[in-house]
Amino acid sequence: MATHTHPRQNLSDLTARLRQHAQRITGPRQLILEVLRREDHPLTARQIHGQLDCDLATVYRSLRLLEEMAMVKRFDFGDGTARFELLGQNDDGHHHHLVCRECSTVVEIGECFSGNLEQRIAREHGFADVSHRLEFFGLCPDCQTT
Amino acid sequence: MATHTHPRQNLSDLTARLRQHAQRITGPRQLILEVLRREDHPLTARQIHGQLDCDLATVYRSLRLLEEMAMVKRFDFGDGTARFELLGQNDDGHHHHLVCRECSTVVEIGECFSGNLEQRIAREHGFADVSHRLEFFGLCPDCQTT
DNA sequence: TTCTATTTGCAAATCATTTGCAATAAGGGG
DNA sequence: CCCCTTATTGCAAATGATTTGCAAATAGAA
Repeated sequence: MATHTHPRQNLSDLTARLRQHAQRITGPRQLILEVLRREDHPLTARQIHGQLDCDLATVYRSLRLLEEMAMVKRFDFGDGTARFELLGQNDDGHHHHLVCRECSTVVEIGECFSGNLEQRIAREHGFADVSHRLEFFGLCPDCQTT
Repeated sequence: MATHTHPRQNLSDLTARLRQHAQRITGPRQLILEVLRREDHPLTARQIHGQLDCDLATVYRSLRLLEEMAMVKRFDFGDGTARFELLGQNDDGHHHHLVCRECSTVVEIGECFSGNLEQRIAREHGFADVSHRLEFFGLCPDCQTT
């Protein structure tokens, strides 16, 4: 369990969270949550849509909603396509990824640099409420042999 | 001068570098370099195009070329629009930015976390040739008063 | 200056994502 | 359990960044 602790929450927990936010529990939303629940790596909207039977626009709309209510987190690997991961109940989802430049394999990274750096940067420049986005890229073991 | 040291290279240096790569020195390419030279923050293709008199497609094509020959570096602030900065002669351009979530003001950040972290992550997961992308986001002094 | 391979401009194509709108479904109230 | 109001969906079309095909323009070598 050195890897990212993934919330193995069940569907009713998830729908309960939806309900808390006074949102309707619709078919597509449940399906999207199910898909995200069984993956522990970020998925693109298109990938999610591929495992579903609803409109792609609905997937985008639902993901945005779920992101606003902090049930999913959006990641950006710089390839022009957003990826989404399910968040646990009290999880701010702060973690990073190590992505293979060749095959796009993704490894979840729990570690991060010390908060010092962030605070120092914020202070030095007078910024408030500073967060960061950090992703690693490299060649995975398989792709090194090519 | 605590800020990112920006290469105040002149145009002939730049065209010389172009020439080294056996590329033609065309009007648009020189113009793009001139625009980038007088900015010390990353610009979008559209911003560059706004200060020029050539086709937007040419800007994109030139930027890609310049990126391939390591004369400009592409940055991604996660807003779906790439930004570009001029690189110095022997500069790998590795640095980061602090971006205001409100007004998009950009501050260049020279510091970075210790290379240890990156190496440890690479080793732990068997990845090679690991690099990273790191950007900070927050509220700049002006936008905090809102 | 001439010739040829590059490069440009323009328009159209892509790709991810968003949006307008009429049709449909969720969930509270009776 | 049915009805009604409102949120949500599907579909198609719009958007915005970026790329591409192709014929016309041009940089640089001969």
